Amino acid sequence: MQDKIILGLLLDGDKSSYDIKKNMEMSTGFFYNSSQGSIQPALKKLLQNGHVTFSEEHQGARVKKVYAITKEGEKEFIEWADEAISLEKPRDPALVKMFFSNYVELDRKLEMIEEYLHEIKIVIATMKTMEQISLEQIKNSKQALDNEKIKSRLATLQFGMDYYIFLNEWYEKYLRQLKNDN
Amino acid sequence: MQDKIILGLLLDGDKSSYDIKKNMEMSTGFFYNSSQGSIQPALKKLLQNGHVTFSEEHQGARVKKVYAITKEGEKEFIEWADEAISLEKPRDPALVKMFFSNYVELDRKLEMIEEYLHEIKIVIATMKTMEQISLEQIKNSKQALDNEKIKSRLATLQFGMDYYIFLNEWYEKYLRQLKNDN
DNA sequence: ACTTGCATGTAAGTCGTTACATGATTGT
DNA sequence: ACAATCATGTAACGACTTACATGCAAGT
Repeated sequence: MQDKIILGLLLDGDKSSYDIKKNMEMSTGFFYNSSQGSIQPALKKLLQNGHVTFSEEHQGARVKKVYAITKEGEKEFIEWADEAISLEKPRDPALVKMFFSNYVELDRKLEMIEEYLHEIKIVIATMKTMEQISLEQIKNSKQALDNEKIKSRLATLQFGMDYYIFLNEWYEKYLRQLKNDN
Repeated sequence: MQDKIILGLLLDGDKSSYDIKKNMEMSTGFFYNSSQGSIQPALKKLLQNGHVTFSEEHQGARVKKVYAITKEGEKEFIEWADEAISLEKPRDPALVKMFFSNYVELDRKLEMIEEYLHEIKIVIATMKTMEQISLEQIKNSKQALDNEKIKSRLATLQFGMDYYIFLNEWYEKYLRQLKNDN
């Protein structure tokens, strides 16, 4: 997945490993974020496969490696993007805890869910801010931006917000149920 | 996570590695399912930590290893269950594809989402059947079952269904939007 | 002077996966 | 007889993570 994201980000323009990390944080970050220590070996592998190349930019004493996607990398990426979307399990540790929550005292369980809900609300607020910033940037941009690109990326952000809103509503309902039961 | 699920399942009763796998499939299976080849080394580690022990059951030529949770294992598990629930990112490859879907032709994109929706609907139907079976089993059971246990496990199943219903509704709405846009 | 940000990389470890390899038991 | 299911295990690999290690550049 990581390698596909790297290729996708390089399709938008050449980047250093540092830029890739920063870009990831601000774009796919809310659902997929790699550590810098894992981007490095991923780039190494992409170089070996011939999916990316790099050129060196000299800035005084510092040498910056700027990576670019190759024709083969582009082909690989487009093939992946065209493949069917596979339905994955919601591998969420929160569900494992809920499943075994009969081994937790009720008061503690309620407390845990309330803390969890608090975290969810923070994320929702953050994402709303992110969306506002994105929309502003698009409005203020004089460049002719790729419309389809903006749309798909905003849709993903929208999914993120809706997902956390779903979580919020679900756990709030569950909390009410637990309280009424006892 | 895997080790915690194994401990949790062993709290319900002693099991062989095979039984653990089967139990996992039918209980946490829809959100977390380990391969048999990964349960084996996990048990090895739990043995080394002293979190489980095993006894051998001889059935003719076959020797069955029955694992049981220890006092230390129980302590470890309860401590984990009591810890705050951490909010995880929805690490879903489908989102990565959506994010970069501007590189896919619109017709193919619509087709992919339709196929994805089809898979989601199958899962929802399967889970509804699973829920019915669970409810029947509870009704027909003469045993005094642990009420709290049943409740938390059904709640998890309910979360699963609601999650897939959310996915279904979200992608259906997105599909309508894409169609109206063009 | 000092902190923050830019910049690249390695090492060790975690947590899993798929595929392989083997064999006993039970039901049809 | 044979298929399905019970039963245990290894080997090779994948896809990361955290922590470490280093050093330049820019702003306050």
